[in-house]
Amino acid sequence: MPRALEVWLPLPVPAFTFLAPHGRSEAPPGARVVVPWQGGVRIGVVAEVVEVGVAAALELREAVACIDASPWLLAPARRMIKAQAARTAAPVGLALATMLTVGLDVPLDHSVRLVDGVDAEGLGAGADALSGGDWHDAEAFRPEALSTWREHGLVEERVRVRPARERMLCALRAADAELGGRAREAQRRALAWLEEHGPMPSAAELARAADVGPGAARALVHKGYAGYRDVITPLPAPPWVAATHAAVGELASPAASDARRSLVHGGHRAERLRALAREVAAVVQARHQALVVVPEAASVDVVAGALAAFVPTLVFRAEHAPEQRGALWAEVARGTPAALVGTYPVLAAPLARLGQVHVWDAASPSYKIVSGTRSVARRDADVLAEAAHVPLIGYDVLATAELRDQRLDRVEALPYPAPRLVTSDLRESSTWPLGGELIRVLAQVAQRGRQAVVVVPRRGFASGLACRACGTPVMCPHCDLPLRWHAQRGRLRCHQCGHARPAPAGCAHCGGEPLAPLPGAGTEWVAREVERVVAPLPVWTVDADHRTDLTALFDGDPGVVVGTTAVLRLAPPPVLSLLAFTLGDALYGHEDFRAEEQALRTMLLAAELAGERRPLLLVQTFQSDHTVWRTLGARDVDAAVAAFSDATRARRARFGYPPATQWARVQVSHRDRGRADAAASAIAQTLRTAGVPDDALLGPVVAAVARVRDRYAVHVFLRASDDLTLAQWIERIDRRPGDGVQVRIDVDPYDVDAHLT
DNA sequence: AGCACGCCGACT
DNA sequence: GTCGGCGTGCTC
Repeated sequence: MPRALEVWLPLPVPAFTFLAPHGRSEAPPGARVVVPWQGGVRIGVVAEVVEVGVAAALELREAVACIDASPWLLAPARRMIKAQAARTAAPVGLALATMLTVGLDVPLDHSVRLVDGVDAEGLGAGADALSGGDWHDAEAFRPEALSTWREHGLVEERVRVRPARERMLCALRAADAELGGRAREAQRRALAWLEEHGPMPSAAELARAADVGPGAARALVHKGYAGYRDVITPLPAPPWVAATHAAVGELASPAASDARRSLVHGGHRAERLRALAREVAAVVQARHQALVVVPEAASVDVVAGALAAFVPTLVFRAEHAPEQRGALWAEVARGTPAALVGTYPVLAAPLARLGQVHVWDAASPSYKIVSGTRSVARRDADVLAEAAHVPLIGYDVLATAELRDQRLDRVEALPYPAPRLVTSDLRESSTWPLGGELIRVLAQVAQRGRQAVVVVPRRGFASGLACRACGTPVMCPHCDLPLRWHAQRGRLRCHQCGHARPAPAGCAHCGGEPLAPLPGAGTEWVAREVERVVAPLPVWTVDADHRTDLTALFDGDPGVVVGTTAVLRLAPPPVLSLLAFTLGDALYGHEDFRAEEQALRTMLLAAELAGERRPLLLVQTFQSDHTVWRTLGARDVDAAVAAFSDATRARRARFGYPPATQWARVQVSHRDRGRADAAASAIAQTLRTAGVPDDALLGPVVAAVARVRDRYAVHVFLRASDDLTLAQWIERIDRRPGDGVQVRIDVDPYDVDAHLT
């Protein structure tokens, strides 16, 4: 039986089959291969080697060449990607593109030569250069011609990753009699330096390094002793990190848990970091590698900085250049005992001696990947650990229903430091957006020269501008949303599609009446009000629109930070005495079955912003008896949180929400509202006919914001007892019904009402 | 995803 | 008339 390669390409396509490259019987699973694709070539990954029939083999095309001798994507990561594709009902190539972000778009050196005994004559125009049997740069030939020669088995091809090159000043010729004499001493010194230390980026830098005048270096170039050449850039050093001062404190003796799946929850962030460090230190001491996945880029520094105090620590960062990621991949593939910290793409790293997988802030909604397969990376980490037969340990401030549902073998519950919570009832307040109590405590902060953080539910000045007379808000022309008012820039902006315009002089609806800000206060508005209260203390703003220098804050200077929930990811300010929320209700106000649980989690994380201090936590709310505030304000917080958690779990099970069931959201959209509706109904009907029970199908229901970017969205929800059943149902959906209808599917949706892009 | 093709609306 | 937007189909 002929053997062939199943190849995954980083494209939304299924696996494709190719014969092994000419003259090779096969390529190792996990290795990168170059394959013919749409007239050109592309890099893919060998998923497996399969047997094919003789007849089938005749139909297949040959892979061009194999790049790696050893796997670029290890077996556990391949299992993870395959499982992700199955779970999200997506083509496997999309899962590959989502998870493997390193090494698939590298520049290649591609060469060809004639197969022994083939005559260049018969190859047609452009082939004369091929004669002689030497290797030639493939770029010299037309892709179509190359493709034909390949199909007829006339050429052999070789592909290597092209090393990065730079133009550098190199020594070209040894010093000779011409360079003699006292006057040329500086030139001789510069040349000797260059010969000893290697190429330099410029003559000026050579002069500085060799401690000669710039003229001497230039003279070397002029006379031909030195010149600019393309030099192969050495691979950058792997991204090792140094320990930060955000100390975790003393580490009790390192100890690795042997439970398959554990959860460490509650306590304070520093305690959870210590628990993580204990495990990681033990694993690295045993000469293994620990993989630590974190939900967002900001946590990489916090976690890696803490671990680096105990073990060699590598990081994966989104901003790293491709070469640096390559260096990281190479380092971990060597099996170097270390911790590797990063966001979800680290899950594909080829850790040769993986000993444990850690999921930091495991309940963070940021694990939901917003593009590609839209997988939840926490679940991918779980599959990876299982496939690699290593323990999985999750850490979070709150044991959410989903975290508790993962067949845990070990749970470590740390006691919460009791927050000093005060709720301030907005129904009894006459001022806005700062109520009387908040104004009072802010004034105290100013008086005592302390620090405060004020969290606001949106950025900008106000949620919109509306007519004073008729109340009509200025809407986005492309979305069913009011344009947000950014007073500092004097512009209205759509937070959904980015449309921006200056504020109109008057109301377009009732004819020129003046406009006023809507009451939904944003960071700009709140910052202005806070300034009035705390002047002359500085007020810093932190949100997506403001990149404020916070050095003074971290130096301990008095002042107030006003920001969106992004401030909760800051390091603890040193003398924080107040943490306030201008509208606590915003945390659970949106339509989402996870909203309440996430609101409580956000508040528990907020309490940790204080470091080891216990600042006042003041929440302005219209519902001071809401379960989130009652839980946080309870005398016994641990018991209250446990009770909240049990109730949440029971309620989710009773009403058929995750994790009791698996959900998928089918988003149908069209520029025309009626057609979006009709297409969604057709999908619901198809599913019913296919035998999906009525109670497993919800909708169609129009999205909360009906139109975004000129498209109307309608949702159909599916729920099943397990992933597999859900995926089988999804397979029945026609994803390309035509007529301008878009169908997008989100398995395990997190923001139930968001428009998918 | 990228690319080629084909269809209708707004312009030199 | 044809330019170019978007929608559709295909890739071993």
